[in-house]
Amino acid sequence: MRPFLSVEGLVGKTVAIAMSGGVDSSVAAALLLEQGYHVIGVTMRLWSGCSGAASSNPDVVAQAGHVAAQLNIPFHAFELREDFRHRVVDPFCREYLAGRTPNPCVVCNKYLKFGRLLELAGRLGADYLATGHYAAITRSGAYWQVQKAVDRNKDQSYFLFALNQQQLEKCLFPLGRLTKQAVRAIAAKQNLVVAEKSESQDICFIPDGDYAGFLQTQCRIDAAGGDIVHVSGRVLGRHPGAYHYTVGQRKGLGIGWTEPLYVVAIDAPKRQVIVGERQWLDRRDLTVAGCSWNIPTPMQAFACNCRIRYRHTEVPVMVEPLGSDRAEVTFADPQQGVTPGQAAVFYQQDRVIGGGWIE
RNA sequence: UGGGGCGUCGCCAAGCGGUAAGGCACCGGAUUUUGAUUCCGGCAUCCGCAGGUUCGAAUCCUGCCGCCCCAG
Repeated sequence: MRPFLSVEGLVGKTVAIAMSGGVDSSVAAALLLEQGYHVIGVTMRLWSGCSGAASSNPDVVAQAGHVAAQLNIPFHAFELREDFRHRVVDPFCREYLAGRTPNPCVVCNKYLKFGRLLELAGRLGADYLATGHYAAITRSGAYWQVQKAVDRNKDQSYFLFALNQQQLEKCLFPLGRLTKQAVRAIAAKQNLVVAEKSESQDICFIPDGDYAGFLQTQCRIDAAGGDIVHVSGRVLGRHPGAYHYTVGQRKGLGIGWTEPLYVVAIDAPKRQVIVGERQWLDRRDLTVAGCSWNIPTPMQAFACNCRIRYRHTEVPVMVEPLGSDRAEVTFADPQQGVTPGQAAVFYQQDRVIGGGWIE
């Protein structure tokens, strides 16, 4: 186990804390100080809020710097807009164009936060990079693994599945053993300026939640509409662009039917959104690609639990490796809302052992 | 222009003389570091139109309008 509260092990250790100006990362910073680490505040400038909507959002860098000043720790902001655009935003747009539903947070964690930022923090002399994620890190044999947070309601282990051993060995998650309530209490007790901030929002680079508008203006996505087609083949309506939809979605179809209709599939080339009654969402299995493992790379089928989206309660599955990079996942019971582009994350007890991207 | 059926919220649909169910859609809110889902709340003073019968009609009668089907 990594030293957590034993001061002896911490002497001289430097931790960079990724600060967002929010409650969680601010409290994490305060806790690290309390635990005796030498703490450096760092943050990333990822997206210029130049478009109208985003500019109304408080400046993350300024907020983070404000908190760092209050805690009296050094603070560094890194210019990472280029990397963010190429590693996160562009792929995000490409996924939507392909009729898939991306999860930019996972990608950002792997390449920006625990990629570029971790690297830059190391240059500042940091031994670890800490974040305000609700997750824990643990050692299992020769492997570092992400562990679910004690506050199961806030658990963010799902977003961290893609981190490799080199990244995990540098991680600290000071909030993993705390509840959100406790974190807020600490923020209040320390009089942190962010104590009363509300919970976070949508995709960080689309603060107003209008991701369709974002795709149109920032990614110049082709806004051509198409048919909404029932699984029976009957055309039920028109849509303004398939990228407005995601598999499993119910709201926004605008179709009066005898039952609720859900998006069952998206056929990007044909510009069709396929809809059907709820039972059409049931899937017995799925295939994941781009797998990463925090266990010895599996060579044969094994049982574990799986989450197919954030906040999904994991369900029992059989995982059958298809080479080292892909795998076939079979559910014990059919699941609804298997969405291409989302991550399937594998758990063993409360630990993340790997995951991949749903094809 | 012979016969039969039907017209209730944007869609589907209960009601059959006692003063407009429900589902879908939509809107609002809760939940949420992805997109969703889910949950809670709202949503026809009015039943194709016009008359009539009745204490009282969406429900009965008459006429008109509009659909659909079967016939030649």
